[in-house]
Amino acid sequence: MTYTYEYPHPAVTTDIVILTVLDGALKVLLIKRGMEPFKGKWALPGGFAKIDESLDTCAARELEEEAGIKGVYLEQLYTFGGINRDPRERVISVAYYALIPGKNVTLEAGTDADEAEWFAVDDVPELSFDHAEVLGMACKRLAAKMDYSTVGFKLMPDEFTLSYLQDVYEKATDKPRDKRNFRKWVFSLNVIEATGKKYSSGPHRPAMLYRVINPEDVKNIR
Amino acid sequence: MTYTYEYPHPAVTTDIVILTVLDGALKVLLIKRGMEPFKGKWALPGGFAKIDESLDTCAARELEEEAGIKGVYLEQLYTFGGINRDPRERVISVAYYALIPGKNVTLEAGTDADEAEWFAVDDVPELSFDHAEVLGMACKRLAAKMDYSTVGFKLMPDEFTLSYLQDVYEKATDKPRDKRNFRKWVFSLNVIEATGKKYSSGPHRPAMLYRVINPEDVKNIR
DNA sequence: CCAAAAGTGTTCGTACTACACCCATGC
DNA sequence: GCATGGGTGTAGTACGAACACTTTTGG
Repeated sequence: MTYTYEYPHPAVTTDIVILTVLDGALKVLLIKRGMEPFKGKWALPGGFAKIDESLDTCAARELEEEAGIKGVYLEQLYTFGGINRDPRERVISVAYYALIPGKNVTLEAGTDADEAEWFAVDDVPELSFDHAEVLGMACKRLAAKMDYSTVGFKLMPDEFTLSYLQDVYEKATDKPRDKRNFRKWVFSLNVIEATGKKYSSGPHRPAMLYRVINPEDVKNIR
Repeated sequence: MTYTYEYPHPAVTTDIVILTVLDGALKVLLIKRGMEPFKGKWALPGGFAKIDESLDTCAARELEEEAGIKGVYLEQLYTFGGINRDPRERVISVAYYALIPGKNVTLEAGTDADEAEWFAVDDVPELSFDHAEVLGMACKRLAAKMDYSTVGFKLMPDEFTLSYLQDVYEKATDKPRDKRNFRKWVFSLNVIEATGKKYSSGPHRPAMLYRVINPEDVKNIR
């Protein structure tokens, strides 16, 4: 079956920058392409928008189909509309970024992808299409937004220590933070509470565990 | 001539929120639609993306064709990808916003529009499609961005007074500003310089005229 | 001389920065 | 008992907020 229009129509895809902090680095999930173009090269997960689904729905679907991830923070990033992004036809890509807690990482490669793998964002292989630019913008946006909103907490698992939180902030914004000042700042936000539990991870004082109070919210601050 | 694809393709448009401060209010340029759907109703200027132009180019072209405006600040806002935005077919709209100085306002209605007219953003008529939502997002983005960048100066004519600048800031962000604090803040940005000229507008002390030093730049501050 | 907008400094409070030591645990 | 990361307070600074009077002009 084919579809015919009076004027030429571009194809529309969503591409998703899936970010997490893992092994002490900000990482992005890449997929080795199983089809042309760029077969065998790494790319952001994503795919064509169905005609009867919204872009948000499409992004969420691709996130689940290609990475097996759902129920995470997902936000539109930018729309890339250059004319030669894709060798096949004119393709407009609406990019999204997703934030997932570093712990809950379980990967399943999707149907049209050979493999999925985490890469440190400052050490990615050569990317397909203009995905390097997309990734760059996502990292910039995340870093900026972590300074004026509480999105950063979307990278946290259900329970976490303050040291882990600080580590995530330092890795995602690529800036060191003073431990005492960071904690004062975090508490002033009123978005976490102590669980009462402690977490032991070695021959030293155990750390208190915290949880996010309203996991749904992302507050703007300042 | 027709164009045929193996899978259904959405149409892609750009819509542009053209903002200025005029007669003491933040205003948006609307166009009375000359064609169905929504014939005779007001809408944001915009139109279908050509297959061989980038989205940025498309937005700039629509801006010129429908409003006779070029060479102004134009930035991508958000992409609206709901499924029933347009009764004709699936249409994805990449929204942009443009900022133009309140003085250089000359309007020419375009080819597929009956009339163009400025409306105060908080007193617009009923809009076509989901353009009310688009306009709302543009106003929010402008207000936010005026607080952490120097975009606001894109609303300034070549020469302007500090009172006028303050008025624009107050109208665009809908917040009153203290005159002395506002001036201290503006000077600390280092983006304007005195022209040496003065501007008399009535039976009172004339105001000094300023100009933007690097009109191309938009700096982020903080 | 009067009305009207332009111009100009200081004080205060708050929020960010810098900085160093004791604590609890496992081995 | 020692090595390791967890946890805590204070002092200085810088920036934003509040606030009122004098100046210059046109009529």
